[in-house]
Amino acid sequence: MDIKYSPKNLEASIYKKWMDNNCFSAKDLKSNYSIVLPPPNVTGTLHMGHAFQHTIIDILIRYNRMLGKSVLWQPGTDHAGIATQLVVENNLAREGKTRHDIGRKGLIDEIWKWKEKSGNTIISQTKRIGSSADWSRNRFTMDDGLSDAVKKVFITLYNEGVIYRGNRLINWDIKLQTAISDLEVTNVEKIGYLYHINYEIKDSEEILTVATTRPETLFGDTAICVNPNDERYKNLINKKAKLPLTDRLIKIISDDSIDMDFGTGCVKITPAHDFNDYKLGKKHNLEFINILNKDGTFNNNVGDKFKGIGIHESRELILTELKNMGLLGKIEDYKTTIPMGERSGEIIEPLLTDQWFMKMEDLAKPAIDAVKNSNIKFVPKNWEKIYFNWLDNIEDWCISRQIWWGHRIPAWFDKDDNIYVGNDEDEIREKYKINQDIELIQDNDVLDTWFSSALWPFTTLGWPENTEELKKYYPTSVLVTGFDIIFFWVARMVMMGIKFLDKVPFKTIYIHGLVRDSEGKKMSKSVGNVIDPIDIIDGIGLDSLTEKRISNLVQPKLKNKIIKKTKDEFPDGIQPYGADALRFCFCALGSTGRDISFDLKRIEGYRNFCNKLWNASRFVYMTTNDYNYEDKIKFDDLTTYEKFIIIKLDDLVTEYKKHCTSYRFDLMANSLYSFIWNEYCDWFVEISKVEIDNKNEYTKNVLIYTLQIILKLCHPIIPYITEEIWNEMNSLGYTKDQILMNAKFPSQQKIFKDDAIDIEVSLLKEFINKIRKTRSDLNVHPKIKIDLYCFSKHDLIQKFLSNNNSIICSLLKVETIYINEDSFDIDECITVSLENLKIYIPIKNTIDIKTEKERLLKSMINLKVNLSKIEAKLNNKNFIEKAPSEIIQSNFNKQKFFEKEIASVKDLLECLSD
RNA sequence: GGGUGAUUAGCUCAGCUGGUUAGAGCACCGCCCUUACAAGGCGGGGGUCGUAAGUUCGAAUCUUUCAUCACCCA
Repeated sequence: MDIKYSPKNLEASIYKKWMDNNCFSAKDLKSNYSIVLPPPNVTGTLHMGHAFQHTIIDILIRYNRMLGKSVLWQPGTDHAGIATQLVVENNLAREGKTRHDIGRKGLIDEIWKWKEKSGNTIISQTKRIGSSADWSRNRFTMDDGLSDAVKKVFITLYNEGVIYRGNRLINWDIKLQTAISDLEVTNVEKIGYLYHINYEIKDSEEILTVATTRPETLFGDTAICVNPNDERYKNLINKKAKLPLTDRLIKIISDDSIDMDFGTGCVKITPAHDFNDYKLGKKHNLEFINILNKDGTFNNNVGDKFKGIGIHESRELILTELKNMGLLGKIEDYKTTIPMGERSGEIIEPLLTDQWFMKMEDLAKPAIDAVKNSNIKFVPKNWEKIYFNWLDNIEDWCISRQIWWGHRIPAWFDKDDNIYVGNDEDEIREKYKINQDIELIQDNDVLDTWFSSALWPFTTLGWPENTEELKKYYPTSVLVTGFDIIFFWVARMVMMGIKFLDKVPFKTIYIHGLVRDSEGKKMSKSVGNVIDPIDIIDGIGLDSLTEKRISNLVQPKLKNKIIKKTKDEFPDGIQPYGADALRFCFCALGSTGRDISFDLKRIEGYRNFCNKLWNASRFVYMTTNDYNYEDKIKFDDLTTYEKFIIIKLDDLVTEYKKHCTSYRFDLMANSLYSFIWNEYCDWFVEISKVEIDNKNEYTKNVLIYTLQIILKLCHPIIPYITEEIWNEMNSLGYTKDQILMNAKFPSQQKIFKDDAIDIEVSLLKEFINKIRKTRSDLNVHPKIKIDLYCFSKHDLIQKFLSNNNSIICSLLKVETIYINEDSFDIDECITVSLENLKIYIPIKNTIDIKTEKERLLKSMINLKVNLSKIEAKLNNKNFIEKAPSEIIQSNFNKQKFFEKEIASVKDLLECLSD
């Protein structure tokens, strides 16, 4: 092993070793464990969120593989329709081209090229993180097999009437010129205005004032609506009003749903351009007038004056016109929510178009039941509520998109718009007996990306073929994903899984948080706070990092701000921390599903931990290389501390397993960290040096044994370093297993707990800690050896002192320990007392008596406060009567403890006054 | 408007089936380059657990109020 731990040098070769030895593919074993990777979008590169998710999955996968299960991690990528097409269109735009210049086939060819590039980057990044996915089974949502499955599902659902074509109001993205689903729309709160517009009433002198936030949709109005109980307007119901800027007369209707307190209590109804109005329009049989072209400009249904103007540009013009006509009343400030397209960032317009829909209600029911009946469990459980809430109120899903990249809808139309659904044109002609002279045209639209994603857990396993993999690995064991796609993806997979395989797609859904930057902000390209996980692994200079962050900025004006912020946060760029440190960090941050603020300071600590493990291993190998390791531990032959470490190690295995099955990765990481650093390194390794000096050869066996188990426990989290250290373990002949990732996970030994061991070890630690503290308090130089005079009448204590004599001497830099039953006078000494034991330390140096006294007085106060708290409790009659006896007893013990502490501090103080 | 979660040390977070002297890592202070490790060792300081009330012998933990923040749905 190298003297220095440098992750960069070892990680590449280790991954290759695993690949060469075919470690990632599933072995045919009895019990199965499988996870499908949430397929990353082929829109570019992986971000921190992916790295986090992949780490969690890899931990579960490696752990279960070591448990001896037949494990499949199914990887793949998603074509991500709109998102990917946008990326490629943006690239075209840089060359001054649009998709229309190169046509449908040309664009799709371009996107496939992009997909190759991006897909490969994603795979190599995923590998770099250490993911042990079965790459031989890598899938893409637009692979032939998966595409066939998509068609089959569409056709089946169409034939069952679940998928239908309808003319409905949908969310229309005028920039992308496609329909999008409700989920792809985000509502942004904005300060806007409420405009009051006056309408003349037909055959009347009266004026009706309507309040609206969207005056520009006026051309599509087909009614005015008031509340039937509104006394102000009762007389106007069923009369007609003149629609400004047009010649049309529209009806005044009434409906209970109108809020009398909103605006004037009088609202305009635009059934073809507003979701609420759409419902009212249906209910009251109103006319639906579409006023928009697909690109968001006004069509022929508005007057010539406004035709061709973009709806978002038209408001001012219309208001001016209304004002000139004297029809514009007051304008109030008003907070509104504006629907924005998630991908395009454009304002979304409701538009009446022909689209394909999926009926959801019947599909949702079994998906709800599956979670209610605990066939699927959410971890953490509170996400169930969100899941139920959405499914309980589910609306039909608009599945067609007017873009080019994706699964083309397997439907054909003849010239009379009759619909034929099937796998291909030939099949349809044959089935419906349509001869060649009737022209059939395939629907131009493609399916929503999430349609194919919803099938991912079974299409990747070969469905609709009943493959061995499908039988073996479906349902998968757990889904690891973020809460942001519970509706988009998770719920739909559950519905489709139950529908087509009659079984839920996974038994557990582990929901993790989002990775944010160190200030808790969402990492986003436009803010310029993105960190590439690979840059943390391999390191990056400040210049390259800055360059990455400011290239292709959406808002170039932020450039200087981003440059400055990056320089402030990473003055020297990012060091190469290695994949293991990053993984351990993610593991330690993987608590109960809350968001993660990612701070490089944290990862540095875990890199140091890896370094610690590295050096501890080096120590073990250096001290044992001449030793004949025996695989089994002869427990009875061990020293007390050796027994202690073996018991602790066993506890660690138990704890680890518990945390892993309850998805508490943070606790798992913490228990490993503290055992290895604070128990194994700080105590056991130090003590082993003493033992080895004393010719206790067997302690080497314990060193190696413990390290072996530590490596196994650590491996799922930090696979590279552990594999490398294991390599040495194997070449030294300490194990026959050549590859750690294939080794068997340690089983619990269930060694009997022995109280005497605990007592002796805690006494040893207390003894050492106290003297260390005293040394430090008295400012005794670490190199100076001291003598200890110990006085105790207790046999056990005397035995303890002689048993642990060399450990104490070594760890405390003690020359000689004098043991005696009775105390005697020694000049110039400090007293330290433990239970049933008094220790004198002759002071050879002068000490700063004043500071020391102050310190002792302070701790005295602290102790007295604590004691008085306990005493107050014990003097409380109610406490004695009502509290359980063990609590009372423990308080008595505490009382005793504090009294003793106080006495000992008092002793020390007296010593100092002499 | 409805919902969910959060608020604990300077920072990031554990702890919440009520009983610990309220923990960890990082940061900070002191001593030490001791033969695995200065990416280290040893020691130390630092928190009235967001606010106000309630239940209880006992509340960071349970109930309620308010405040602030974040997210989701409409």
